[in-house]
Amino acid sequence: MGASLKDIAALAGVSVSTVSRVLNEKAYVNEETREKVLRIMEREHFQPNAIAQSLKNGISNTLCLIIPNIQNLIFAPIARGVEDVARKNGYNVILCDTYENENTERECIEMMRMRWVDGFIVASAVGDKKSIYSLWEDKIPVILVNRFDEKDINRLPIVSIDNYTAAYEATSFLIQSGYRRIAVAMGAKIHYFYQERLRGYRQALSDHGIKYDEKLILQEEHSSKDFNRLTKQIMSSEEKPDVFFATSDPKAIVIMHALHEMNYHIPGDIGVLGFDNVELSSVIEPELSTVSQPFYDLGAVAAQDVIDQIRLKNEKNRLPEPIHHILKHELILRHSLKAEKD
Amino acid sequence: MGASLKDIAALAGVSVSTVSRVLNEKAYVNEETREKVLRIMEREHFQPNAIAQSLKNGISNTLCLIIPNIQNLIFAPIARGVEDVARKNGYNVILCDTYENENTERECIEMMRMRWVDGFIVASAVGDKKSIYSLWEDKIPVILVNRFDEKDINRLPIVSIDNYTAAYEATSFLIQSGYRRIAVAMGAKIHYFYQERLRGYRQALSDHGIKYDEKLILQEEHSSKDFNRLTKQIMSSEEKPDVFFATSDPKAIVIMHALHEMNYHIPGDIGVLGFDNVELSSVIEPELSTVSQPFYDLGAVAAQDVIDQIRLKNEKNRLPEPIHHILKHELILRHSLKAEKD
DNA sequence: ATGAAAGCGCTAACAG
DNA sequence: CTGTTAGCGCTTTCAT
Repeated sequence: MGASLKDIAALAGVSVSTVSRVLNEKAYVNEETREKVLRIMEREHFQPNAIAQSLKNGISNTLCLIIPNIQNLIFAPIARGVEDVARKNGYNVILCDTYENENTERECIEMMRMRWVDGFIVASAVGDKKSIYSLWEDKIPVILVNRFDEKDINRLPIVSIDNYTAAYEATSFLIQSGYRRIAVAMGAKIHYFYQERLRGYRQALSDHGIKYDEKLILQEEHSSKDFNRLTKQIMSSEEKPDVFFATSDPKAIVIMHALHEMNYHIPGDIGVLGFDNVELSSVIEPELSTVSQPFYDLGAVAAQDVIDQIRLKNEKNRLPEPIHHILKHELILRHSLKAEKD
Repeated sequence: MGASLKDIAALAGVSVSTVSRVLNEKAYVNEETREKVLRIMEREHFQPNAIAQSLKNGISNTLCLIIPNIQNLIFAPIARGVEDVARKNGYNVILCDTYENENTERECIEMMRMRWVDGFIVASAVGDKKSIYSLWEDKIPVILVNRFDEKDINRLPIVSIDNYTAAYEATSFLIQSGYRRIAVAMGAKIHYFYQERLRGYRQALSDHGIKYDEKLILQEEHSSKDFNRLTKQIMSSEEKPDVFFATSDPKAIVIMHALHEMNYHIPGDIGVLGFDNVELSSVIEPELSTVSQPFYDLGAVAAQDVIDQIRLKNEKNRLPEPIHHILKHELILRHSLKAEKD
């Protein structure tokens, strides 16, 4: 491959350590020899071998981003946020897709760990997160993004929004807009964030004196597609809602589709509110009102946090107390809800 | 970190080379000592240090996937295809997002090259691809996926569909369905594949005795969003088309949106045909008919090709002749076109 | 200010 | 069949 330190040293008539010194700018080198070495490096297109540096230093300047499914629209902007701040700080990022599989996640972590990845950012598949905890115990910087369980709080660093409050506010807004029978398109209960969204919904109902009706809770079993059937079912029953609150945008889109098939007009006959604000939500017809998550920032903050962890570890050989970064959500009003009723 | 070869050797009372031998299964080792070593490796949770192996062997078991924009929906399934076959063959993949920027692409390649990435799969930003050619010249396995220029053919390995034929067939189908005034939503001309799609359209027109009308070609200037204005413009003119053929699905979706805003009914009043078959295209209303690209396979074939290149290089120290893998496209009929007219 | 030398963890001759 | 040894390319004392 390219020239090595040794080659440069020979060409410049100095020792490898001198070349290393001018490369790292960590120790003083006579200005003349410095320039000479620099000139030769230039001429030979010298690039230090990153692998050798990693072996020697025990660090790799790479971060590993683990996501459960790259086709899930929320992870593209998260990845972008991570990449941006990583690259700005001189880190590369390796992206691993676990396919929502706990084993793949574990294998991924093990494999990357032995490549001396400096830090992990993980949106975890469901499971006990044992390998993630073991990372943290072994003082390897890590942060959970978007997905976490209640038990992880204060035990692992986390970046997320406040799902409870977001759903609470959204539901309250729906009620203030005059909606009374609010159906919920509920995601897999195994995910803590879905549970939190449901909890926010229930609390808002309760605070506004509306009785919680279990029949209005539509539970996903396999995938978002379930809501086609579920929507048609409830719309054909006596229990018709006047609005659907979907716990994610894809669910909202399936619901809108089903509603169209039944010839309901949105928002004239019935409203739909999503959650996430994936890019898709503004291109569909009618444009979806939704609760926005700052995905890019989630990724950016996560990356910054691990990088800070890495720095702290290098300086004091310890990791910080795990902190939970809670980013701001936002209610985005477009055209799938009626304007406020009076 | 974990135990090293040396530690295991000490624990087992043998030399490091013996341990290395049982690890690599490349040479015979006395069965008893082999088992003993294996047992100790197990007990100590020994994991060979991949960085040291890379340094020693000059290979990293890592592929680098370079994409111009992770938010572009076509790259998620490509990435998935790449990851699947890479992992199946014992490779990791590092994903780099160039933000459609030629410089970022070059930097990315330089940086990865010095980490001894074993092969590159690149969906290139626009530009001269100098750094990609230099990879190939230096015998580093590389393949272009989805994006390439005419001049790259036979000079670099490529995986793609036949854009000319796909557009030719789609246009012919439109004509056979009774459409006559076919507007084209044309992507940035700098991309060869868009030019090819336009060429296919023109040839089909010509072969069916329909005159090419330049006024029907809507040219994107900045982004897909341009087509909102462009659509409204042409629909308010004397030159109204009876169908739109978009050179990518996002363009089709913007067009459908504009059409809805003008109260046109799809497909009753006017048809829309997309290109790509991104996941999104089947969730919108009405579901979009489109030309499907096998993105997952594009990625999978690309990965397999570089891996084969790597093997050949290891065995014979040379790269193969560059081959152009052309994968099958498919016309997907959904609900945005009228059924065949007679 | 600079060089010599050890060593990061592993592999691969070369001896025995 | 197994141990010794010399690096891979780089950083970092320790001398000078």
